[in-house]
Amino acid sequence: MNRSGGTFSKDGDRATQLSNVALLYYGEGLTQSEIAKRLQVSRVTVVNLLRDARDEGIVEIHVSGRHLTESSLSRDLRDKFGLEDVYISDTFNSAETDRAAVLRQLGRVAATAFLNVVEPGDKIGVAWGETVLALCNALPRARVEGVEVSQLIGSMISDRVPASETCAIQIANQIGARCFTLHAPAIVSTVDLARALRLEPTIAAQMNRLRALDMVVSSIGNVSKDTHLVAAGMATPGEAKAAEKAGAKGVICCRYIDAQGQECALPPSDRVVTTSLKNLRAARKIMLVVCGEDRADATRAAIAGGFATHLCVDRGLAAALLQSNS
Amino acid sequence: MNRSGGTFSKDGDRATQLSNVALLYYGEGLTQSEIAKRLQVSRVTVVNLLRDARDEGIVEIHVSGRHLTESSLSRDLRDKFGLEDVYISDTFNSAETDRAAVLRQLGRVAATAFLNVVEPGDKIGVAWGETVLALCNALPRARVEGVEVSQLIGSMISDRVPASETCAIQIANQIGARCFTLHAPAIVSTVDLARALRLEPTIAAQMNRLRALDMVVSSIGNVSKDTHLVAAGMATPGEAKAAEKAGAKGVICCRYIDAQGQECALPPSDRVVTTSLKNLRAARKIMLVVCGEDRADATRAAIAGGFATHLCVDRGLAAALLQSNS
DNA sequence: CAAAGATGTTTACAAATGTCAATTTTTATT
DNA sequence: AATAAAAATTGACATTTGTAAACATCTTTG
Repeated sequence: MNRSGGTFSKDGDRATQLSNVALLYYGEGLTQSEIAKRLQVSRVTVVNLLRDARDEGIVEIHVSGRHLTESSLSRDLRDKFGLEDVYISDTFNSAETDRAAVLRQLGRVAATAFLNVVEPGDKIGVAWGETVLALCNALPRARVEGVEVSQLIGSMISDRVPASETCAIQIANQIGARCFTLHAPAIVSTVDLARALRLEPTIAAQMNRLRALDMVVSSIGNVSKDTHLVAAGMATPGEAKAAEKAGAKGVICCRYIDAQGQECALPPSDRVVTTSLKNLRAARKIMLVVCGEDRADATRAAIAGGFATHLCVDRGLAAALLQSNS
Repeated sequence: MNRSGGTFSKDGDRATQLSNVALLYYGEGLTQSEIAKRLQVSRVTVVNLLRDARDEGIVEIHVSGRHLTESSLSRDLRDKFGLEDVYISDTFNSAETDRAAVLRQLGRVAATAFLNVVEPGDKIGVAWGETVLALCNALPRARVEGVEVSQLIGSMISDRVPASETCAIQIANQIGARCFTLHAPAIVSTVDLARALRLEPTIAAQMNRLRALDMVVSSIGNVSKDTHLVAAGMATPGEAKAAEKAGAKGVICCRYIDAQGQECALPPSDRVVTTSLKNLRAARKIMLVVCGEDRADATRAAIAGGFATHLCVDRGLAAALLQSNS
């Protein structure tokens, strides 16, 4: 019908057409109608071509992460805590308490930050939490060469808390990395079983792999009755309360830490199958993704313990961290 | 940057805000109205913020160049001439003879191709021509580390033909490269003066720099009365006609080449201040940007002479190149 | 050959977007 | 404190865009 105008026959030809249309629209700035006239097709077709071009990744829209660290708030936090970078998500949730939207935006900022920080060849450990999941969900498909993603924490079954497994696999998928999972529950019922599992060859091998990580992606949990440890059924409310009394300020990798970031030997830390805090701290780049002002104490504890080099937080938490007295 | 710390931090805050708004719009997919409501500003302001985010390079819209080489036409050309890659711009100019539009689209394709081909640390030589200028004009701001851009051909004064100087500077600006210009006319009136100029230390130094290029961006000129050599006042119509009679098929770097791509020792080749064809051919990556079916013979000559590894052409020229008998 | 499917077209409509000019608010400067 | 300059807002408007439904054309396939 429009053979001379630019009908393509093969798949590759189609991709070329998509690229050219995309260039006309996003590059040259023509309107869809103008493009339709040139191609001698209907405008609806152009709409579809452009959608396909975006869907197939021929057109990429990328928001630079560098600028997320340039606010004064970010700089002040960096200076105060000696962090490498602080990415702040603006939530603007003045009236609304749409926590889901706040999380999504933080996830997007964290995903942008992640792509800024990750380097080809990195071995990455991925932990837990709704903020980490938000990062995963916002991560665009962007190949990074030679990356290995490992699960830091055993698997678990819970409706409310996203598993480390899920997060690790999702990140690996998006950046085209190899993924190593931990074939064990995150927490078991007896100390003996936990010890036996850690000695199990396949698990021990994976644990060994976690000793030389380049980068870690994690969050930090609160110590209170709504901590995710309890939510995930991994601790009783009583245990949590006891931990709080004992001076625990945060939860990372299913382990309690005090205000100085030192591990508190409290249950259920002896029944978990996760990497050790020593290994966690050893990573060169540790990206902590945290949401909510009520996490300020926990975040401070994590920073004090050396569990963060890069921070992704919402504006509220950022302000809370700065206001702190000490 | 020329102000106190206070102003600087405000600028940074603004960049952070732009990033966040951009993420909401391009990432989360909110409408401008929704974003305005969240920020509690007017929608007009959001429009402006988004425009600024694009202008300041916080949002980048990138069209993948890979797909431009996947059409069967591209593959056939690659196979026939043994080229590394062939990028084809679709012009769709069925009825219209808007040569400017065709050029712009080719420029955009070539710019995309350029960014695909250039590698950090490359030393790039840049030549002449309206197609090369079209590439420059379409080149987005995209930093490439450690690149040096050099002018392949002396400067010239002409309204009709864009100078090598202009092109080199523009490319260097866009990719943040260092730029070396040739402080000499492209053509002078006597053979002796040309020789003397080439021996001039500053010019000789620059010429030396052109002996170890990683990449070249050039076009190829026609041998006919409307060749750009004549248009730029660098040759008389008589000379051009004589060259054509003598078997010259194309003009590259102000020098005539025959069908086999060998240099024809014809005037004004002995009065030009440009890199030698030997140096040109020595570059690892040579990107030839050519527009128009009437350049088919010249393009074939250039390819035969080893003056192309990567080709950027419009669909018409691509078809013409394939149809050729030999 | 006919039915089924895919693809593109036309038409129509609602929503989103870009832009303008007039006005108010904020900020900087004297 | 007054005022000039800059920035944001408002409301109105035309354009652009996304989407849907009904129809036409071509290809595949049994």
